[in-house]
Amino acid sequence: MHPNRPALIVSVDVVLLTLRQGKLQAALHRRARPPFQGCLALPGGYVHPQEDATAEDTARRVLREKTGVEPRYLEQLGTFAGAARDPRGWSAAISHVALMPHEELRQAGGEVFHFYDVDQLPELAFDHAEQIRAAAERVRNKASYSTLPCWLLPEQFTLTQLQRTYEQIFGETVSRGTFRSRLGIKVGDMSPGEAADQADILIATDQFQGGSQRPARLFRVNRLSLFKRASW
Amino acid sequence: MHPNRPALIVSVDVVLLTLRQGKLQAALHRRARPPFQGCLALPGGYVHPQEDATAEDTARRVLREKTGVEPRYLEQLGTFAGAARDPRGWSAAISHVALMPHEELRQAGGEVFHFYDVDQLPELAFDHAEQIRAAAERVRNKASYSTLPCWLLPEQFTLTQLQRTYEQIFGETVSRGTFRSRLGIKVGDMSPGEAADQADILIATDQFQGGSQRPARLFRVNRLSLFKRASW
DNA sequence: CCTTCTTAGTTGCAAAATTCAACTAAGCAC
DNA sequence: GTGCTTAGTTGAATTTTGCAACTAAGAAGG
Repeated sequence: MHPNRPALIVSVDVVLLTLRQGKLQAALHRRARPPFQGCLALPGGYVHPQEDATAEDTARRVLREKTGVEPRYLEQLGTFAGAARDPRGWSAAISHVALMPHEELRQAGGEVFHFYDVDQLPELAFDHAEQIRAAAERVRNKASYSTLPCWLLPEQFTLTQLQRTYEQIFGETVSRGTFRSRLGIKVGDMSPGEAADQADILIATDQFQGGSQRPARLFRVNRLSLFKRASW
Repeated sequence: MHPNRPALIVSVDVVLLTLRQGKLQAALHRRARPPFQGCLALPGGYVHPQEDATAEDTARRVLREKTGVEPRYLEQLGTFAGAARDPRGWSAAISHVALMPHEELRQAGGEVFHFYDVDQLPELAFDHAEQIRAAAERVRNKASYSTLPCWLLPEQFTLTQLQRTYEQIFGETVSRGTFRSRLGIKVGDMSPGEAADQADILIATDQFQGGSQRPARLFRVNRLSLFKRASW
């Protein structure tokens, strides 16, 4: 082994975001052990080299062990590393962002978590507040030009539900016409039962969600699609 | 210490990009030691916990030790981690992107490097080809809506030089009018000697670069500014 | 000093994209 | 049927964009 290779603390953290009470909120738990014992913190853990082929696998395992669920969306956020962030010494945390509908999370053992507004965070362990701020910034940024917010909803959703999701992420309302044209959606053009075109941002299903008014067509997301950057 | 904490290999890599021969190229060197001895690889190294306060410090030190220079731009790209990327075992490489004008790099001991087109890479050690592809994608993406390409030029540059830089990054030409209006530049409006407005994307100097035709005003970049996403 | 050449910088207009208010559609309650 | 609510569309005013044609400034050469 290389003589200069130092002993470093390496862990994987997950910023699990969900829409709750009309706001973008992060899932936090209380640390059972020092350092920062009893402090609110992100879910995280050490890599199990035998078990985890990648850091993303570690992130998935940590969430599975805590809640029993798979996140609908998961990506690496970045690595928060340095001498100052952990009292035990130089450390690196490979941070991830995960998105889930809050309903799905609650059904799956999400009671272990406390939820806090990403814009009104309490005192947190390590640099976890900074990680959450970076995650919220990433999500808001990508939301302005992609279908990322779809992963905060159940698999099928109406266009109005999706619009509310975008509005809650940004904290401001959007005109209905603008929203729909930005997505390039013309419901009439879509042939529901048929195979989705690769170019389709959303896929029309043949299902409708009927309330006590005109029923709205249900959609599901095709893939993570990009459109023109906007301020909404 | 935590009982589950495994022994992992952690290193810092730098994708140092520069414009050379009209193309976006990456700086590579030949590995002196196994694994991948003699293979082309990115500059990189281990963290020195006593010396480096952050992973970015490690990246700067690695470049300084190789070439004696500070990169004009440096940001974290992401962490490439897993069981498969290093034959010695589970490893994590905190990867960075650095930008420099090729001239400055050459003057500063850049002879240690071989330069290769990011779109025509030779066989590389580890997952370094993947890191370079990710870095090029990041740079091209940010170039489409920010002043990132300014860091590939000397501190002062003409608008035409900057336009050529954008064109070389994307490999396609741009109309002069479109380029200037996208940057929001009206040279006449700028008061050179005075303090730059915070809103200014570029700062006009009172210097001109005269060839054998009308001299062009020299600019320097104010800060990393964003503008509307475009396809150029 | 006048013409020509080259590159810098500007202008204005045609074309394209965006926005939003007003419209139609579809269901339920009564 | 009427009235209410939400879904979905349309089209015209406005804004933005792209580009060709214009002016500006210096050098070279007669």
